[in-house]
Amino acid sequence: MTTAIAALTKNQALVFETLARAKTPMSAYTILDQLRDNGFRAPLQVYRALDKLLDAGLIHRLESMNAFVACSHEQCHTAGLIAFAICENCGQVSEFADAAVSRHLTDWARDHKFNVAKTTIEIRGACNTCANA
Amino acid sequence: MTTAIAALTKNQALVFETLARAKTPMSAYTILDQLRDNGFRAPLQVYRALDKLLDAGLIHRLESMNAFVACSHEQCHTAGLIAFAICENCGQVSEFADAAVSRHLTDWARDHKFNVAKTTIEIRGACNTCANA
DNA sequence: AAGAATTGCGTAATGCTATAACATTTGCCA
DNA sequence: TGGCAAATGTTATAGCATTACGCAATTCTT
Repeated sequence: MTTAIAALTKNQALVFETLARAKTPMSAYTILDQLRDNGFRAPLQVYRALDKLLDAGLIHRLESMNAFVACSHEQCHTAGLIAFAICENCGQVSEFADAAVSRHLTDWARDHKFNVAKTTIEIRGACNTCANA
Repeated sequence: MTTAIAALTKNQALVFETLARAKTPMSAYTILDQLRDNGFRAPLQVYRALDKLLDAGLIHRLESMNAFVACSHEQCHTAGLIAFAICENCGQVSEFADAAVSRHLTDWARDHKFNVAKTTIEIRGACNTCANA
């Protein structure tokens, strides 16, 4: 077995590296623009790579802003539910796993016989730095 | 003082009634199509009404599917954080407020000096009925 | 190694979601 | 009744995502 990153194709690696460098969320079209020089010409080339990277747990999709970020945990796919705090001013994203929150939502699902596929938790607001500026 | 619903304008009322009848989430464009006979001609007419209804707490936006639902609580805007369980098969949405979840996320924000504007919690999956079918 | 199956890639076209910009109308109330 | 604020109507445009098709590369099997 090889590591997940070694298994990436050329396009997938290019998209992942672009996101990893950015540190803040990027839209698919922004990624596309940055990869024009690498031969990217159509949105689908980006979306296909993003799909695979999402499957591999290397990146996350932020539903509330139609954008994507590289995962900031080494082994985040092993963690359970992940939440995001997104600064609407500087774009900084904090990724965290809260076991208590995860447990309560799991309990709710069990009590209501709801079969969970995926859970999204996104906090929008201002980070400490921006709130004080 | 009048009730919130009495203060709605014609367009706002039309959009709200459309959502309330539907019981499942609708996109802005689906709403538009259903209101063509009522004189609606452009997306903006829908989006403007949706904005006001969101402000009034009469409807909710589901970030993970770019759609809107009528609020299912009488006085839900008085409740704190609201979470949604969305069945990806039948579209049914369950709206619930979990105090413990809310408290843990608030605690995280306080500990990290993050100034919360809005929080989104959306569970995607299969409802009990659909999971058994 | 040949053939089949799977996966990835390139391109064009299209569809869905949301807002900008500007003119006009409506309702309120001072 | 004049003036302001909010709501409306219309056109155009920006931004996000997928469908459809054909080809190329890779892997699996025999």
